[in-house]
Amino acid sequence: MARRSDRPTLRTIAEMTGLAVTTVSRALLDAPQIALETRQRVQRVAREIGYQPDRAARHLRTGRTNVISFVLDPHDELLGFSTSMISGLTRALRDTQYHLVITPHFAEAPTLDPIEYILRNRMADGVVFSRTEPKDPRVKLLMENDFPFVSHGRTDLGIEHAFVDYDNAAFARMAVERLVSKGRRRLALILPPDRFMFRRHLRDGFQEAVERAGVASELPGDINLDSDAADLYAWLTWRLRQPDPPDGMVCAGEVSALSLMAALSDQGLTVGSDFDLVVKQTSLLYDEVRPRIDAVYEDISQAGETLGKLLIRRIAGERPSALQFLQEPVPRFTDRGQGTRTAIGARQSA
Amino acid sequence: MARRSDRPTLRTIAEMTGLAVTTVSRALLDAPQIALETRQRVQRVAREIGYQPDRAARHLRTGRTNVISFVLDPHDELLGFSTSMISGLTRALRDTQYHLVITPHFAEAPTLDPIEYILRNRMADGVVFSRTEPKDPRVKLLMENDFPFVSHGRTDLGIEHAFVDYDNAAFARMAVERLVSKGRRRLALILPPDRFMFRRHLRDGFQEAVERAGVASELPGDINLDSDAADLYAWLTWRLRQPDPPDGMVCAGEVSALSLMAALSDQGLTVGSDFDLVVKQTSLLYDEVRPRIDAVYEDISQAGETLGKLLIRRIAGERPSALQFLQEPVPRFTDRGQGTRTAIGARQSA
DNA sequence: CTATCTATTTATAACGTTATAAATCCCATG
DNA sequence: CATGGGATTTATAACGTTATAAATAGATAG
Repeated sequence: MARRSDRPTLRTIAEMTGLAVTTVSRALLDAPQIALETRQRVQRVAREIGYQPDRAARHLRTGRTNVISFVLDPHDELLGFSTSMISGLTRALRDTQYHLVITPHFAEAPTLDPIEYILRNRMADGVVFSRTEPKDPRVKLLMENDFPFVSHGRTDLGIEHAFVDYDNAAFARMAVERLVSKGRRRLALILPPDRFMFRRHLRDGFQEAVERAGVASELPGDINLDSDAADLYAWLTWRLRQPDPPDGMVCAGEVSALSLMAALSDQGLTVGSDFDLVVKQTSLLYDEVRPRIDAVYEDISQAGETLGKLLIRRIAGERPSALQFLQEPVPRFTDRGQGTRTAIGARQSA
Repeated sequence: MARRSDRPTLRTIAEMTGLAVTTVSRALLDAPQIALETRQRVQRVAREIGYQPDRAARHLRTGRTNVISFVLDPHDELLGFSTSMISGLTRALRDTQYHLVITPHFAEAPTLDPIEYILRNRMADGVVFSRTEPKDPRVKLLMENDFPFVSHGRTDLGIEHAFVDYDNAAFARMAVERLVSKGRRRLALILPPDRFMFRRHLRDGFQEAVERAGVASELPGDINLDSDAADLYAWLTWRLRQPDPPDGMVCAGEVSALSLMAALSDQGLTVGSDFDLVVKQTSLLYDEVRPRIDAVYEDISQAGETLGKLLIRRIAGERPSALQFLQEPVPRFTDRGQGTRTAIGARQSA
């Protein structure tokens, strides 16, 4: 309480300059009705005493929270997906008035819960979430409420909305072409669970490239990218003993791919000679994994930064159709050598 | 603006019950001066219309933010360290009034910046940060301002403060004993950079165990846990060609250990027969990595949850000396087999 | 039946900000 | 020298909450 008084407010500045509180407020907001000379004087004083507007008071008065909410998916606990996302978001929000609040989504709860919470309590001015579904109820609800958001992932709702997505179809095509160029003739693709939109993109890209190349393919139904490591391991171990086992595989999950590699290795197969694998890489992990395997990079941190920037523009009123961004896959195939390795490292430390 | 009116406030309830706004406020706070019957009636109405107090208004009036701030370390971008931490924190904050705000710490800026920002602008009621230094200036500043915090990591300031830490000394001892039991006789330890407190704990535990076992040891000075993957790789490659190379190693970083394994593999050494490695594992990664190596588990998500719970108690006024917690290392050595694998998986999905 | 107490409710003000409307000032114009 | 008008400043009120002090009702005692 004693401490409360030492924090400068508009009143402090008003007393120092002999102006009214209202005038000081307008001056700091650079209102043209206030004389230029006055504005400059007030702003100088504010800077000198380190005045920072009180966010709560501002929120109360204006209704704006200056908060961006990120819905933390419970599934992202593995590896750095959310960290990269969050780190990218903070980069986008740097030097803006916006703060980043994490709204958790607990595993057992409906995906809609965190969104309803944000809407009902006016917790934020905008929201970011990931892992969209074709008929994503979150997108629908947010559109109905005309609430600003950018999703990580597209939908199939016939609605124009802001998104950042990775071109998973292009990734799958690229991966298939790579495997075919290495002489693989029976390819498998590990898909995400049914409900996700990016399952379609992956499957469509895969099918297209496989048909064009005229090689055999399969889409295992028992397991998916969210399966337990042990299940993935068990499935591949089993499959390799069946007739016509695949000789190449596309896997869009980093940790899942490790399980597959473990199964291959335990079955006595050597990746690179008996079998090939193309993985989607979102961390620096696969630069260090031996045997080296082909990877295609997805820059999650960059996606986070773009999500943040687009959301701010959306809040400012830009039309959603102008706020859509598709990330291109970046191949990091093994024969490219050391060069590309430093490329990522450099960006991340910058 | 039109929408603003449909959100229930104290006034809504006051009008519905015919009571004064003040009475409703006190009733919801369960003040004993309000008749029990009135309290119950008000609380029932509030529940029915889904009343939620406005955080900004409350903040403005009481000075409390109901916000916990987590300082996001720029170094945690790799793997899931921060995600696990954040996920644990959200678990601790669930069903409380507290929200989690991410305060970024950008790589080039002093560690003190985010703390000063929080203090100056009264951004939160408490703060969590990681990677403490022996004379950590953040701890000093927060203590001086009597501001609630819990650090992930201890300090050497001679001050009692709340912390959650991992027993890195015990980890190092455990790792050395494991390596010695496998017949290794020249051990190396990869240390964190000089400035961190946990460097001491690791080194002390390592030295103690090495001396007790009477084996040779070395502490490489050119590289550390924050070194680039390429530098770690280059160093070990070089070292293996020098006289008296180590035959066992302790590494407290997951990704760093992968670089070391890559170097070993590229030098034709097989982990498990020519060389042994004990790694500190904070994700499920090493369950899937081949060849299997010995790991000791650190549950970051659990640490996050504990940090959150202790911080809430600290804010409530408990003495710091009662809010200190040391996590015990959990060995996950290779000969334990499949059993322990499921143990972690089970906890994380629960 | 009045005075006094206790239990309960309420009015007032304030947190720091900004939108709206009103007030002041200064200068040019008739 | 009044008048009008533009430029600039200010008073008032409100956002939703809660702390403080004051008011009311009801009950008890004298």
